[in-house]
Amino acid sequence: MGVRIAKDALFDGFADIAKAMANGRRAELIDVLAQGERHVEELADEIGQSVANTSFHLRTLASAGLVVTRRDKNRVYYQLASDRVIELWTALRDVAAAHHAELDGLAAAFLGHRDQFDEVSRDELATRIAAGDVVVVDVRPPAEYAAGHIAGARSIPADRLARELRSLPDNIEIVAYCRGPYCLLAYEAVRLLRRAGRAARRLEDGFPEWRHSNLPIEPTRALEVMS
Amino acid sequence: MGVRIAKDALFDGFADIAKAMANGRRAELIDVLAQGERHVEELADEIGQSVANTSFHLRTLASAGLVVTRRDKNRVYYQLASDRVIELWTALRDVAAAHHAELDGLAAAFLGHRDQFDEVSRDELATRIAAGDVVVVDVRPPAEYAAGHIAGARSIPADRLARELRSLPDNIEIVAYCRGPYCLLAYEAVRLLRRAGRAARRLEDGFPEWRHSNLPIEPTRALEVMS
DNA sequence: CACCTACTCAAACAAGCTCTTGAACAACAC
DNA sequence: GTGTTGTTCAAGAGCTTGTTTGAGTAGGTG
Repeated sequence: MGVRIAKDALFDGFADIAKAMANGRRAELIDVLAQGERHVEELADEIGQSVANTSFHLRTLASAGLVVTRRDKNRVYYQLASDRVIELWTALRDVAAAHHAELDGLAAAFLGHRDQFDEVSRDELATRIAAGDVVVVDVRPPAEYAAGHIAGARSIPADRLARELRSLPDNIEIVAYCRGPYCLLAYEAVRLLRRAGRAARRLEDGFPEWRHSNLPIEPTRALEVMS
Repeated sequence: MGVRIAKDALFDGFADIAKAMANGRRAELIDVLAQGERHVEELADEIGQSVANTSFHLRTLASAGLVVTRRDKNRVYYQLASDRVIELWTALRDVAAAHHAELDGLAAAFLGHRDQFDEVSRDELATRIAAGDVVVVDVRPPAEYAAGHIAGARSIPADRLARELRSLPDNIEIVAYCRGPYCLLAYEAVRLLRRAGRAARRLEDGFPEWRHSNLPIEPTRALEVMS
C-alpha cells in the first residue's frame, strides 16, 4: 500500500531535522548561532573542535536547512535559517530540562550550583530598566553585544569584568546576562561581583529569549530574519 | 579542562532528546500520541509495525522522558510526558516545513495536492461556530474524539462518512478536521464531500493546535497535563 | 603573478549503533 | 489453569557516525 510508504517517507523527513540536531557539538553550534552569525573559525573555537570537523558539522546542519551561509571577503558566515530554528532549539532545551532524567546533574556540573530563586525575570528587568534603578551588564563577547543586546545594557565581556569592576556604580543593583540559561558567563559574573561585595543578580535566560519576548533591544534589527 | 567536558556532556544531553525523535516511526508515534493516550497494540497498528518493534521504539521515547506510561487492567497506555513535548513536535514540524528542501514533495506525495488558500483558519472557525453558520465534523477515530474535540463538533469517523453523508444538512458549509496538518483524514473527507456536491473545507492544522490555542474544547479537560 | 587565508571536500577508518525479527518471558485478568 | 497484552532478549545485517589527514578551491593581498 503506497500510502504507508508515502507516510513513512514524510515522517522520515521530519526525523531528518531531529537527526541534524542529534549531536552535542551541533547542538552547541545552534546555541551559539542563536546569538547571531559567526564564521567557521570562531565556531570551531567555540565548540572546541577542529575547523575541518566544525565545517563538517555545519554542512550537516546546512543540508537539513537549519543554517544558511553568506560569504564576505574570504570568510564564510553561518546563521540560523530563521527564528523558527531558535524556537525549535528553545523547545528542545525546555523538554530536556523538564523530562530528561540526568539533565539537572549535567547542568549543575557545568554551571555550578544554581540558586534559581535569585534570578531576575524578564518582565521584572524590563520594568526596572524603565524605572532606572538597575545597571544591566552584557557579559558576552563584544561581537555578540554588537550583533544585538538589551536596550540600555552596557558591554563588559566576562574576561574584563574584574578589571572594569571599579567603573560600575556601587549603590545600585547590577543584573548580568549572557547567551541563555546554559551559558556560564553570567553565572560567573554574578559570583565575581558578589565576592566584590556588590548587589548582583542574573537575568533568567539570555538575550535570544529577551528578544523573542519582544522586549526592547538595540540595535533594533538584531538578527537578519528570513522567511 | 573540565569545563569543556562538562559543557560537552550537557549538550550531549540535549542531543539525546533530538536522538529520541530522530526516527520516522518514533515521529509517527509522537504525532499520534499528541491526540491523547493510546495502548501499544493501537500504536503498532497506527505506525504499521510489529508490537515488539513498537514497544522498542516506545521504550526509546520513554527513556528520553518524552512519554510516560500508565497501566489499566492488562493494557499499558502511553502518553506524551507533557504539553511541552507537543510544542517541541510542532516546532520540529514547522522547521521542517519551512526549511527542509524535500518536505514539500514528501507531503504532497502523502496528502495529495493541497490548495491551502481554501482552508479555514482557527480564528475564523471559532467565530463561525459562535455564529452557528457552520457544521464542524471530526473525522478522527471515535477514541480520539472521545479523548477531546472541538466544542460543538460532531464525530463522523472518516470510514463512515460516505454512509452518514445524508444525515448532514445540505444548506450549510461543512468544516472537517483531524489530527493536524499531516493527517490524511480531513483532506479525504473534504474531497469526498465536494464530490457529493457539498460546500466543504478543511480546518488548517488539527485538534492539538486548536487546543493549544486555548479555543473551546469538549470535554474541558482533554489530555491529562502533567508538570 | 605568486602567495596567503579561510574554508571545503574526499577518503579512510574505527567504532559503534540502529532497527528489526522471532521466540521466550512476565504481568495481569478471568 | 488459560488467555491476553506487553516486554525483553539474542542475534544479526547493515548502515551511520564522527573524526583526522591531506589535498583542493575560492577569494583576497602584495
